[in-house]
Amino acid sequence: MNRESTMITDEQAVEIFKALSNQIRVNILQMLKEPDHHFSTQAHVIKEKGFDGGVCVSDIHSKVGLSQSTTSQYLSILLQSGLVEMKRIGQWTYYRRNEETIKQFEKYIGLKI
Amino acid sequence: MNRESTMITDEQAVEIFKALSNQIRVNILQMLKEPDHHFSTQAHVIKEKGFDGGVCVSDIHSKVGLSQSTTSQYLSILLQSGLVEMKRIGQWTYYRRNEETIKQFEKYIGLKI
DNA sequence: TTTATATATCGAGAATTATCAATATCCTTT
DNA sequence: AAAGGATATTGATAATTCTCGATATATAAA
Repeated sequence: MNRESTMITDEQAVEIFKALSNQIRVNILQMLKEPDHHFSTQAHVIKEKGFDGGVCVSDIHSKVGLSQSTTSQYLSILLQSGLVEMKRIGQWTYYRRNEETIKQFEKYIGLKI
Repeated sequence: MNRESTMITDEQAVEIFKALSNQIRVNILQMLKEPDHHFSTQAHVIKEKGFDGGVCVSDIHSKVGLSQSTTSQYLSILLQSGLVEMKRIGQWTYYRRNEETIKQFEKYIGLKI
């Protein structure tokens, strides 16, 4: 079947721009590109749980140099923008990039900006 | 000769994201994509003056629904980010898109985000 | 050189964002 | 049920952004 990937709206794009208008949030997104390189291997969710590439908040926290609460809030902002997705597994919350949104965002830039 | 177009830095990218984290500034950039369509034809700088596609501040002002000073400041923000360039001709200041920066920005998104 | 037009800058208040410590909530383990 | 660890939320203050009117500056016209 042909997946109809809907073009992002201007409003959503602005929300993404806001999310990325902060160096640390950009860093987080960039680190999530190569979780194995930036975080301790055992920390990411194991493949079996079906959230490959996900990194838990405390791991991200220990890399960014911000308080736990700010780290959590920044991840919420990235989540709201659609750039990342999250899954709670037990007591941990794992975040990973939402490559579909990122692809649509790229497309938006090329067509609308 | 092979033009060596330098990759945008993370810092510059964040400045661009900030510039675009406002719907009206995005609108301005979008309108400058088709000046003839959005602004009165005679208003843009004439081709002979070598700044094709440029639109003067007052024309932009009359489209965006913000005060003259805010319009001017928003254009400065876009200018600082590199997304537009400007040229003063007589008493008018013309702004137009800087397609080279925009192209590099697109490339940055694809490679670094 | 006075006047008019176009744009930029200044000063200020409102709104939003950044950031933290403290606390609450949710799971897991005891 | 109590305790502990992980994450989210709350409350607060500082910093930044938004936005305007007023004013300054630059250029053109009279």
